[in-house]
Amino acid sequence: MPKEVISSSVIKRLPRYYRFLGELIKQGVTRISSRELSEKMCSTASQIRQDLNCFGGFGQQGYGYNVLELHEEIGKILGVDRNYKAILIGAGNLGKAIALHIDFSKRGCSLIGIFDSNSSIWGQDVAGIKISPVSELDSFCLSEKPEIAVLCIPKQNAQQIANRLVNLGIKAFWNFSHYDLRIDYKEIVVENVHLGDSFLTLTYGLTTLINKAQ
Amino acid sequence: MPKEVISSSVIKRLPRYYRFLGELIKQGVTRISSRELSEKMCSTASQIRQDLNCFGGFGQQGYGYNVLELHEEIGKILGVDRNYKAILIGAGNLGKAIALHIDFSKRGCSLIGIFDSNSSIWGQDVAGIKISPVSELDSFCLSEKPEIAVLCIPKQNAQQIANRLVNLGIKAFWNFSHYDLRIDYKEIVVENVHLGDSFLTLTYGLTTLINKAQ
DNA sequence: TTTGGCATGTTAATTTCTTGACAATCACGC
DNA sequence: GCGTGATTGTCAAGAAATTAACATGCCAAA
Repeated sequence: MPKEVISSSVIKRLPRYYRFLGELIKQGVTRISSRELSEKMCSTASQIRQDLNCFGGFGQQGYGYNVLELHEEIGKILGVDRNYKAILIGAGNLGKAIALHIDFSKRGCSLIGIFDSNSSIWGQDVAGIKISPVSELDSFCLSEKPEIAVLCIPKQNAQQIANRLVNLGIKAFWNFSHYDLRIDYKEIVVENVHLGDSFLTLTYGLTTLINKAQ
Repeated sequence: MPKEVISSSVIKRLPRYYRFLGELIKQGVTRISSRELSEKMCSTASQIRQDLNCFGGFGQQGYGYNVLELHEEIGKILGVDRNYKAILIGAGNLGKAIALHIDFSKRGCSLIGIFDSNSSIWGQDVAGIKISPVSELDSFCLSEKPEIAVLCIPKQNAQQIANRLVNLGIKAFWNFSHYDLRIDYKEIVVENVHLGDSFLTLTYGLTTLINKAQ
């Protein structure tokens, strides 16, 4: 019985299920129970069953879950069977690393364009794509119609570029600029990634650890 | 009245408070109420007060919070006044980008060593540091005693390198390898960063958006 | 084909997190 | 100085998320 609204707690766990199931397939595992999976993932069987049942009954009583089938079902939920088109803005160190490091094709997406304002890197090849000037964004988007933009630009420019991209039809932002994007339109998805914040949660943990030890 | 145990929900919000307060300082703002801050952060005043009071009463009734003072207090909690030493393992695209992109010094940390197993890049300079062979890890750690390791290595090697680093005195892992580290020791902190998972939550949102529109 | 046991789906209980409310207290203007 | 208005710290209520419990139904073995 699929739910109407899925909580963000559940959604944030889905990619991890997907990842672990992918590993299990590689290992040749064909079936798994919620209890077994929970042990591998340091989770609880109850939570796994609860999470999956938000989307439908993928398991069978007395048997468990078919790994291959469940992997595919979660993939569909996440959209890896789609063929989205993404562009990347800002081909500095981080932008290049993202372009080279993330396997977009495994995640239902093709990276089809890379843009930067720095003329000295125009024409450079990154992940098989030539870096283009930002001035070409408009014509490119109008002809290619990408849905996703990856922002790897300084925070000062982020909001302005984002607004421009919304007008060019971008529906989803993967935002690495050190700035929390504010999109007023409801039909736009934003995922802010703050690596600096992540590092600070680590130093918090380390600091607490050291304080406790003393 | 500081709490004994801080929930992870609160901890994950701290770096964001720290970031926004830093921006306010730049803008010359000297005082702010929980209500004003909540509006800027798309949060609630109640949550901000509740969060801060886990660590102590930093505000004043009828006045609000002193921005400079609060920023510094949260900084102390996060450990940015410490002087941790970090090493980075794996100087591929992502490793280099992290080394160049993250301002460790602003976060209570110095990056003091970069290691890779690929001999063709040994000696290369990244962020003012020469890439060293992984074989030198042991002697380096024994003499320099870094506390933090940034892992940007393939998942096959992650667990093995991590175990080795634990024995060399590493207390905290910032892990970018596509693998959830399992550290058995209690006194080790791990922050797993899964960029691929983050991207999939974005495509989930986009997919849901498109499904709804139809 | 039948039976026993196992694992799901689902509901209920518990715990955790968030939001609301308000008394206590401080700043600031007069 | 004094009183008013503002804002905190804190407690209580409400909402959400997690965990536990269990009846139902399916697999697999005999």
